[in-house]
Amino acid sequence: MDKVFQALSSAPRRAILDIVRDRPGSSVGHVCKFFDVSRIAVMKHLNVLEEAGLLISEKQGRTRRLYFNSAPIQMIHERWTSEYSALWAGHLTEFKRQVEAKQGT
Amino acid sequence: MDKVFQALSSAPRRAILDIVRDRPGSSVGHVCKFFDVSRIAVMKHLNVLEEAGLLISEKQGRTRRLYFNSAPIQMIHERWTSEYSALWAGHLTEFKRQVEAKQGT
DNA sequence: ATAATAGGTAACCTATTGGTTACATATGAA
DNA sequence: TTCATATGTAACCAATAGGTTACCTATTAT
Repeated sequence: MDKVFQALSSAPRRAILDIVRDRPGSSVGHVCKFFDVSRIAVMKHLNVLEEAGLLISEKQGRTRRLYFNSAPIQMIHERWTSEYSALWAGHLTEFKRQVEAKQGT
Repeated sequence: MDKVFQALSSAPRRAILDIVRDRPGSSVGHVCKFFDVSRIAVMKHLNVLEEAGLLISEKQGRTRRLYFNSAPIQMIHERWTSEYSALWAGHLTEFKRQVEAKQGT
């Protein structure tokens, strides 16, 4: 879970996810076209995403084809929507009011 | 958005959110009881969470009272469920199959 | 066989993170 | 007023992140 959030915490990496989601099977080179940094820097981002399970890659000849994997995001979504179910709905204000009586240490 | 994901990428910080959610109005000292690291380390986590908007703090006398704020998580949830709507539902396999014909560069 | 292409690895640098200790400040209690 | 409590700040340190250049490997095309 740490790795997923960590991976998602960078705008370039989220952009990579968009690129691959919009064009599954993208090569490393294709992804690089969208960025100004070196290919190596992009590859590091790709590895972070892959280690988080957000990208899957499959080597085809000399090119590495990339696929977006939504499973980790789904997992987090499910876990958090159940655990924080009341909160997703947006009841902070009420929540605070409830508490201002209790006043925990 | 970066800051929110960054803040959520650490298990201790997520634990802090749980603690404060379960006992809104918690003091810094109360949160510290749950961890083995120094108070300063905990305070740094609190500041990261606060800068991400996930915690709100209000000073009451000499104690700082902490409140969980679900707004950033809601924002992300809404944005991602719309943007990745097909994916939340878990259609990666189909997604991949669709694409294996196209085969983008 | 040779050259061009696509990708991977290694070594290095700087900035950020996450922890520490020591000290400072402000408020509540005796 | 004096002491204890609750929090905040500063300076430091090791590990990680994110970038670079230089070089290596494997596959495709001529």
